[in-house]
Amino acid sequence: MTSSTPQVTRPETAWSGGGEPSGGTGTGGLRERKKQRTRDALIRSALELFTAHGYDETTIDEIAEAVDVSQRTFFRYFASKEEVVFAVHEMVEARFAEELERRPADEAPLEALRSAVMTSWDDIGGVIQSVIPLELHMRTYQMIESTPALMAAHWRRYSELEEQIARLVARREGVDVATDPRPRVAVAAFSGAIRVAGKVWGEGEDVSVESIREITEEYLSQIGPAVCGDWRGRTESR
Amino acid sequence: MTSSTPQVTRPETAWSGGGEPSGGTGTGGLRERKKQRTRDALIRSALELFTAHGYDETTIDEIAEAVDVSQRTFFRYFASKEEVVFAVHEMVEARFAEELERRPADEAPLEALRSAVMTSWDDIGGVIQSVIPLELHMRTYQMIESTPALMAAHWRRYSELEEQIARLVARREGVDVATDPRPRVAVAAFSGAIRVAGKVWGEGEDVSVESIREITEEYLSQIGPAVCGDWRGRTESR
DNA sequence: TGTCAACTGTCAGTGGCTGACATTAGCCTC
DNA sequence: GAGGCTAATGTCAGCCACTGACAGTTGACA
Repeated sequence: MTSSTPQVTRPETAWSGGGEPSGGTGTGGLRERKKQRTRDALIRSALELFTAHGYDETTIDEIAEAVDVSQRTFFRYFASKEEVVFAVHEMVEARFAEELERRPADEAPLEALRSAVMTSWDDIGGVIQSVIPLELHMRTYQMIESTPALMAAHWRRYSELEEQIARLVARREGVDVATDPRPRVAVAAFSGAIRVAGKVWGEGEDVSVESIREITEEYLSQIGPAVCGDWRGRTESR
Repeated sequence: MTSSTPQVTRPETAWSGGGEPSGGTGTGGLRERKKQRTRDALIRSALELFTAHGYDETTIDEIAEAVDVSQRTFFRYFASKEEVVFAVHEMVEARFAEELERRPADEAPLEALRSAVMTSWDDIGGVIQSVIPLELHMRTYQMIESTPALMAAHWRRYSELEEQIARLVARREGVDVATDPRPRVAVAAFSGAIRVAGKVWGEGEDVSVESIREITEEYLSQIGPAVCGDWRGRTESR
């Protein structure tokens, strides 16, 4: 039925982190490790193929063949072709949410969001590299920004994250998302700036982590001036 | 190749408005009128079926059969299953962009955006009803908000609109989008508020046009306070 | 070592979407 | 107003993402 349209329901395999399971019910048995290896291999091969030949031009069969599993197995690990693209992003976003919860309560909402993004960028490299080379992640990011079908998925994920973050912010500030528009509006403004920064970065030449950091920082710092400032009596723009 | 993923390239039939062609090369001949009728019938039947049985649960074959054309013909009018959903939205957004260009140059950017949205809502009813009943449009809106696959498409379209609007704003203010982040950031904050308002409306009970107007108005008015205001010394929230 | 359960492969089928080619039906000219 | 031109449509065959069902394989664990 749903065939082409992205799914919300995903396979019950809900491992979001990339680290070793170590904690939960399934300890690090052979089976568990094998599964993890298959999953990582699928991610790596998929992203390698996508970034090399393009997303639309790569079929699931090719990915499965590269890892030497059946097409059916691919779909047991990922609910859709899109999902494998964002597997690493999910780790990154989880880090960001954690970081946000750790911010001191007296910080202003937007400042807390800003700090959380910046801090999470600091140590995310290691987490990413446990699954794929950081450079492949950066190339993936750029591929997403230049593939309309993936941008759509990107936004859907963003908005789910937005909702989650809005609730976090509301709790921090002691207000209710149901009656007070400000948490959602603030988060919308914030994630809008992040999205735009990602887009501008994706269009530029410099593919480095430093570059996206800088651009993100600049765009975030412009939210206040852009919304509340007086544009003609310029605040200085760059 | 691209099969399931949404297409950017669309059929060369690029009639975005719903009115009679009257102006261009093809005058209102029988052929032209027939095409317009087929297109409108496809939109109407599709939205009727989607809102009644759900988007995923409705097949293109069913839509085509309802209008008594072949499946292939459907795809000659719309590049994808998604596109037919947003056919009416495209008219609405075109109205908004027009309205924005008509705002006086001395208005602050966010105020111009706000006024343009509100004004375009005023007279859009007639335009919509030339194609489908207004009530069907409202139900469609709600269906979009509750269908993840469509939300993704919704955002892709939003962001294309965002880019266009950001350029308009930049021109109004006499700045350059390439070097000054503020137009894009302001528009991102603005459309974030719009999106959130749409979402909140979609989750509520009141399906009326007045309801979405009110919610939109309230959320837009909160952008300033949410971003620049002091949340603890409350500004009053509702 | 044998049983159980998880993981995987195979197969058949659905639905979105496309290219190629044949057919129909407005339109325009003589 | 018959005939040619061409846009619009139908038919058909096929690709690819994705799914359910069933059978085979392989770790886990008594």
